[in-house]
Amino acid sequence: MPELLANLNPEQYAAVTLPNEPALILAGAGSGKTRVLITRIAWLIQQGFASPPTVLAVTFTNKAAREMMSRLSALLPIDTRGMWIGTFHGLCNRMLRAHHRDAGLPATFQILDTADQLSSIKRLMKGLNVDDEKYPPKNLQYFINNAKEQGLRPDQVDASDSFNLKFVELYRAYEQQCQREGVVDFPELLLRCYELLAHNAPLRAHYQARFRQILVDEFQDTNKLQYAWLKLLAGQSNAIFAVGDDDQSIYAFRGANVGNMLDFEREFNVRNLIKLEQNYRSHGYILDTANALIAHNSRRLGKNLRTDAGHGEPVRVYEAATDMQEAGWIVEEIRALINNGGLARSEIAVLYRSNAQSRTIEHTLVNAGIAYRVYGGLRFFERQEVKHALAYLRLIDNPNDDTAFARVVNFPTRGIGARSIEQLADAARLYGCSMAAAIPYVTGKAGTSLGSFANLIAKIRAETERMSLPETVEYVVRVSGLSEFYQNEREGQDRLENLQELVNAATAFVSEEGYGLDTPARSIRLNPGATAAPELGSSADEGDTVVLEAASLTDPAQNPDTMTPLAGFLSHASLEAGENQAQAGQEAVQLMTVHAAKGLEFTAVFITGLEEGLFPHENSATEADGLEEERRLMYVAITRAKERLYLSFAQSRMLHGQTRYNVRSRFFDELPETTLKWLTPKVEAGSRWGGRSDNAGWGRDWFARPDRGGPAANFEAAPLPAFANEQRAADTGFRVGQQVFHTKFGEGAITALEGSGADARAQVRFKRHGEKWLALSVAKLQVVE
DNA sequence: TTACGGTCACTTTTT
DNA sequence: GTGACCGTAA
Repeated sequence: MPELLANLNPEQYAAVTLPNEPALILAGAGSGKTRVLITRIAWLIQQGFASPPTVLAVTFTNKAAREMMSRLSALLPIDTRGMWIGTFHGLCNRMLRAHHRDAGLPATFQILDTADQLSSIKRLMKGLNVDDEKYPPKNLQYFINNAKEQGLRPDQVDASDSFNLKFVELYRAYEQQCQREGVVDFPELLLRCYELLAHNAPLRAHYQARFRQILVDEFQDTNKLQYAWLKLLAGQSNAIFAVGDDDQSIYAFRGANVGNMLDFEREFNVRNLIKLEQNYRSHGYILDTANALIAHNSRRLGKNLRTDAGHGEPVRVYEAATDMQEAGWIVEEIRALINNGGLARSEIAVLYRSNAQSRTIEHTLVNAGIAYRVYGGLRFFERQEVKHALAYLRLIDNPNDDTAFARVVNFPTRGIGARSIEQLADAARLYGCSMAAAIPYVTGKAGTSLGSFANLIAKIRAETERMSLPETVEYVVRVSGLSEFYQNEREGQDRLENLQELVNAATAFVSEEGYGLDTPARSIRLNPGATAAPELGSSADEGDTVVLEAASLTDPAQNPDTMTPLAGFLSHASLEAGENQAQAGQEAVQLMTVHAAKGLEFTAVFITGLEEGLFPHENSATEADGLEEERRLMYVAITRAKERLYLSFAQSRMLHGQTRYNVRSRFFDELPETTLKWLTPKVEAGSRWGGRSDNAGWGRDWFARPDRGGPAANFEAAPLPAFANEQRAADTGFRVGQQVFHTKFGEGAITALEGSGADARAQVRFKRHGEKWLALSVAKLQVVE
């Protein structure tokens, strides 16, 4: 272990070698958090304090889980397969598969992703004749997921008004529908697993006796339910080793509860709190900037990053007149970084608050001929052709899955229209069965075409009985008519390739999971040595005196094949949406939202669109902790940079088809002057239209659009030109943002001014004729009142 | 059944 | 500005 612990700093060393007690590691950005987590596991095992099967490590993303797995096996010569390392959802799925009967689920239960869940909800509401104007399906989805994440079943939800009562009623109906169909949504995976452990004392005792070491990554992102699940597993005697950073909590909007850190500290009486404050990523000025910014937040556990690296380059700040100009500047700087700085494209990232901002930058990069990659967007398993193929596969495994059924019953089209489907849905409701099972009850022409669909599925099911997973997928794609359909489709070539890629994915899955290449897709193979263990009766409730040998439980780790290859592959498809870009891995400039950048690092980082209303985002003003979360987001963005950091904003920006005039982000006022280098003159807040008052309701006056003709005062909202020469142009009586009229071009708004006297020019964006530069001494511009 | 056109919304997102 | 979704016309 000397070499294991070598090169750890004192805090890291202390964290890795902590006694077997609850511990909270406050790990700042770039402080070696993952390294500590992995080394901790390796050290525990090497010292004989733990064996692989007693280790449970939880992460939020599959990527993080994979990284942990691979770095661990590089560190440890021993077999890591006995460990449970995965996402909350992945681990819960694993447990539910093993104990599906105790959890009240069929062995072949399917997982609904967010889109599946929404269509399931829509189908439910349609069947119940619920007004989807009054009760938007999306809102119901949010309501249900939120309740589940609080650990609440319909009976437990507090509902006072009739509106919420309706939601509760629909929540109850949705649960029944899911149960009948044998499907679970994402939060259900967690809640079911939580309830399984909570209600089943012997099972709980079994897992508590097993997982003596529980390690949690990104603890600040856990929600209430996840924390409750962890507490159940920890019981009275197991240590939780939680690593997190309250300053990087940026997912409150999806239920993350930073409060879990304080609760954990209190409830587990944590005596081991270690702060990792040594940063190995960023140069001094960058870190100073980040520290100064985050110091403006009030509710913090308190932490200050330091570095041994020198100051490095100052943080460069640029004010542009328009978003186009901002993009132009970014591209020029990128060019310089590549050509003069010798940076690889992939070492450069352009970050923005919202996805809509990427378009202008992309456009400019294309024109400059610089390769780039945008993160986000459609992922592999979310593509419609892939989802269609998966739906056929799901129907083989579970004919009751109405979501899958409805998706492909008429795709490719086979004469089963909305009318027929409605008839079928009515029959299903009448007999309380799935749509597939209701087919015999539909008469007439509709019944005939539905019958042939039923025959198709039956045929696929029979023919694939002995086939391997890749063969099954290939067969389904062919016999379902999907491949033929896309062959004849004009733009179907890409989709066809994706279907082939799905077959490849199945092959890869089979080999990664260690199945034989010709293992039938629907066979359960028991491990040699593992007896077909009798499962725990579902009647074993808390308080039961049934004593079970631990070995008699179906433990997925002892018996990893409790999932058939097909069920495993379908889970995999739902739980891991896959990569999203064809250009993945290419040498390209990286474009992404700040959220997507969390956990990554780049030599040079551009943070763009630093304007009030955009970043911090206007919608965050209404949320309780909104501004603080925006500030944490900015903190995350800054700390992505290793050597070069650029901040930029634009006076005017095209957004949602309208030009809006923004003032620079308040975050600039929270950064130390000493670390910044303004490439454009910094215009003091006071010299603008009366400055900004932090008491003003932000999100209203500041986003007034002169071109929309708001109240007169809002005209003043247009910022004055930032450039010295433009200031002189302002003497001509024109200002950026002003509405003007031209005899030939009509109405427009001034977007920039430059020059003075006879050379003074104005850039005007005309409503009908686009943007033009006009010499003020020639053009007869009239100010519109 | 499909195709087109109008309407709407639009922060961040993993599982 | 743009994509998603829904309703109606062919």
